[in-house]
Amino acid sequence: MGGCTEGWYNRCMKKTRLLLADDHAVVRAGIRNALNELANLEVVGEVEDGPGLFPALEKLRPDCLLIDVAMPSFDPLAAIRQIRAGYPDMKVLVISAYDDDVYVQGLLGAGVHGYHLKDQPLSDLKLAVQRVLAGEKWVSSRLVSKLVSFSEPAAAGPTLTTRQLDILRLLQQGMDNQTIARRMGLSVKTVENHLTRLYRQLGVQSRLEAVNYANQHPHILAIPGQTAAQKPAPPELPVARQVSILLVDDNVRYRRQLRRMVGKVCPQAMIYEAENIDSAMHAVQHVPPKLALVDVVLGEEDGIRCTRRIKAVSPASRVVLISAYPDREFHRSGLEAGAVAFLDKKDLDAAVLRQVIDDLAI
Amino acid sequence: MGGCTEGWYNRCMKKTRLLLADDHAVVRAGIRNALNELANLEVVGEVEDGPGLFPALEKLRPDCLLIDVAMPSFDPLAAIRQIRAGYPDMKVLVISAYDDDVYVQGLLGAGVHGYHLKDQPLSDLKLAVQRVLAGEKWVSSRLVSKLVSFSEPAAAGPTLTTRQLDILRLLQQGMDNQTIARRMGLSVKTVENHLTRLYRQLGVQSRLEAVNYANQHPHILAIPGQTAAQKPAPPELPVARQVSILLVDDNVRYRRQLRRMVGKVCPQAMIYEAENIDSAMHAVQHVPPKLALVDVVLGEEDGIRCTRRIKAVSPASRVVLISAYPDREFHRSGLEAGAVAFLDKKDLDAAVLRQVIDDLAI
DNA sequence: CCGCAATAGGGGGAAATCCCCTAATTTTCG
DNA sequence: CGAAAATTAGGGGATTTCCCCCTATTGCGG
Repeated sequence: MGGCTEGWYNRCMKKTRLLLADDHAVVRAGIRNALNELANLEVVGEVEDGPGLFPALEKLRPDCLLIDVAMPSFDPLAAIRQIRAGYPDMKVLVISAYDDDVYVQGLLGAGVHGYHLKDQPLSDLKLAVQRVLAGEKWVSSRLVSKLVSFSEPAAAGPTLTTRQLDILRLLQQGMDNQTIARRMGLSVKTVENHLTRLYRQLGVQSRLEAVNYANQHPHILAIPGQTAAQKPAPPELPVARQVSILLVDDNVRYRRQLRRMVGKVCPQAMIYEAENIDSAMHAVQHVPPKLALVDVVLGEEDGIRCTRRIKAVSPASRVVLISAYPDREFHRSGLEAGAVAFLDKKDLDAAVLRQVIDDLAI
Repeated sequence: MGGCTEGWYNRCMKKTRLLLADDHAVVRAGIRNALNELANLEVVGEVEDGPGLFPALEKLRPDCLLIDVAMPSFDPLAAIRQIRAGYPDMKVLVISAYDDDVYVQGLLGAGVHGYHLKDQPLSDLKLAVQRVLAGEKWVSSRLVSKLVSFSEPAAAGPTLTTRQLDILRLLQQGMDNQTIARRMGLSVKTVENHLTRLYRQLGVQSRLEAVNYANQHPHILAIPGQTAAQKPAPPELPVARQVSILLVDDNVRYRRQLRRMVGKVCPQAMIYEAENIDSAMHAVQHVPPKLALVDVVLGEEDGIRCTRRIKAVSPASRVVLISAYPDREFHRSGLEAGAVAFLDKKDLDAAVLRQVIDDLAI
């Protein structure tokens, strides 16, 4: 657990320990053979089915897992999540014959560090292992083109204004223009106008299509911390450095205040908002956030329950509870529910927020 | 693996082997002590954290796992799914301090056999263990009341007609009345009428609310196999024996034919339909089906990809591929993607279908 | 065979939605 | 500060939706 994790196989002059998991002995042999050519790397074990994996992991404690997730008695996504939860420092490189973009997307979302296609040359596999061990992500070249079509519209999608987003969120909950106007303290005409422009930007014709669009492209519900004034850092991966942050608070005013503060502190963040548990979970299911700032008091509901649900769906998300009236018992149960911290609303200024966000990098 | 599973601890005269997992030594001691009073049961091991669990499972191969899922380095839902995939015959009884209904619902959905609240008496725990080993499901009494509020409206929800369901499905995809009318070969007026009645039955005012309702109560999208002519088997759990079946086919006519056949063969089934991968996945995410009958040809898409996605989201679902033009290569890749069978459309009659559905019980 | 429910179609009116326009005010940013 | 963008508000009109009313036709079960 302690000590050197990144690049330690160099510094410590000890070989990187790799575990190989695939149900075909032939494939294992081929891979083992190819990897033998790599110095500083040792294949310390082989696994041929699901149940055998975890004991091997626990016994060998490898630095890297090379795994074909299509094994018998094995649930790929659940296993990867479980592996990442239990061995956060270990690198996971998936080898597979499937090139389905959504499938790969799912595995990457579950936390794998690389995805190598079996039909690619073994030299690529060696490269993949090295890259992954160096802390990079690796995806076989043939998949990259498919995957960029996912991340590209995320960056290139239409940019909505704050008001349009507020209204779109209410639309998602099924409100009509009158209700939205009352809720936001506006005239119906204003709402109509916002909607008209919203439709135009989304390329839709009706409120129903708009909600559908929002559900299929959840990223448009995000507010970029800074409205992208700077140039978007040309060479790097477009989505890689992106951090998504979810704000859950039933108070519109405070949410706005929080949103601005987060935008200042972390301009590259994608900020999502929710005012109740349902819409929060809706957001979490579509875009698992790196960080969730959750108010303990959510009208009739409470942030503790919200925390537990977020952690159930997206264990990788860090949840920070916020309260105006710190309570010892709430504090305890909040942490037990999976929150990493419990902050007093009064203490939450830019400095503290920066601290919280910097902690994400760990 | 083979042989006696149900009630074998009686017949075989061997003690049931139970593994205990909890991060608090005190709790483990208390439970172990309580369970010692049970004859025919032996606590063969204890685990105190996530990484230690799987090696213990693999080494001890217990018949029952008693586990507090709030352990360090542990992702509850993923772990449970993984455990169920790797050790399908083992009973899993969760002990927890949380009484959040949704949380429990999630764990039950992941396949646990029982959920015992820590604040309940230890005598209840002993009972729970026995019931679970006997093949029943167990939920602490305090939770039952919360959970029935989930399953009750599922049974008591408004019953929609076939036409209303067809239209509702198209509504979900964002179509307006004209488009729906064209798609279904009806006049706009007819669509309006169906919608008016649909709204009345759902208790909503607009198409948007209707779609929202459908997303929040996915069960109303199901067609009961038989329109519940028989009495609903009074004493039993209302949803327990219920089987959900998803039909994925882009051909409306064939889908209808298939729906009727399934209704005949399996009157207690809840039948869901989808005409493309997106709506199929939408359904799967809301209601993981026991069985999915998927056409290999889905317009531009293909059933292989659909199979893989279904298995990724809901590994417990059995997928059966159906094709009008059986192809050796399709057959192979279909099974590789996780389908349990590959049927020729011509061979698919009531008898074969019954066979497929009976296989679910295994 | 009769009844009942589902299906299909239509008339008409009140309301909501959608879309074009202008214009005042505020916010934001260079 | 000044320009640009966002926000708010309204007029007016075309269209759609929603919700009553009504009438056939079809299919299915007692």
